[in-house]
Amino acid sequence: MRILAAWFGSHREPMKTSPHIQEKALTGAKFLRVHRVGKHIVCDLSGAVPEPDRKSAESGPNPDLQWIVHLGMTGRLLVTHSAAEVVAHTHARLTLEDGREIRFVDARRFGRLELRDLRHQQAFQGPGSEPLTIAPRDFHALFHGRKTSIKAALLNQNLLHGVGNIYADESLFRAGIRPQIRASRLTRVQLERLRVALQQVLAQAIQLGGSSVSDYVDANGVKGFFQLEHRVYGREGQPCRDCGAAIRRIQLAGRSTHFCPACQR
DNA sequence: ACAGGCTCCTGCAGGC
DNA sequence: TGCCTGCAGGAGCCTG
Repeated sequence: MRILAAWFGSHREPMKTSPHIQEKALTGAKFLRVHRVGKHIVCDLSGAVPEPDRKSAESGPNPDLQWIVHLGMTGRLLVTHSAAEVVAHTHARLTLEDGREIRFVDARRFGRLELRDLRHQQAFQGPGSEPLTIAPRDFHALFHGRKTSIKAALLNQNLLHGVGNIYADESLFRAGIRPQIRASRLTRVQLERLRVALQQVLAQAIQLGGSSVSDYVDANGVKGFFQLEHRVYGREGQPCRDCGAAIRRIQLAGRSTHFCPACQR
């Protein structure tokens, strides 16, 4: 699918690459593949101008561009008809050859748009490890000697990418671990429980379409349902579903943190 | 090197 | 009814 035109409305944030460069590079480029790296959506593209030294077409076109979208808190990547009403906070529009448009909408501007030219830059990998596939040994090694709280460590994208505030709280609850505990003090058994819990939480959240806490919707405008599975997040004062104790909320690592004082030790 | 705090931004909820 | 304040969060930046 080819991009006929690219329009970037905002000329400051939320751009990581200048809007002018993105408009120019994306116009005429062709989508090859869209995949996920942590919290980033990575679009592999072949550029508009063929490179003389590009490998022959035998093995299919190789991507030479990547458009990387981070949704932040409130960012949305929508697929619409090009005639559809342009809602407020639309920062980018890509017009496709079939008459549809890909639109990036982000009220709070916490999202980020970046373009990589793979002829000069490395493909986007993300800084941390992928929590869904990380091996036990590698997972344990991440927290070895780390003096910060396990909650803060889970949120550190340089260690694990893709773990946000909700999923950190939910996986710590399922593993029975208190968020304030120093990461380095966790035993191997606890860390393994945490790794398994984190993978279960993330897999279930992905399956249910994410957590629609306020106005989150996916590319088709569909809400997620993982919020119905929350055991601690957003449940301050309510009884724990396992033991009945009141869920507590504290500030940790600058984020609201929810836990059950009885189940998590 | 690492840890923690501040900042960005806007919609929404709650209080007066 | 309407205004004002505070809160939510990811990640980059700054400070200790």
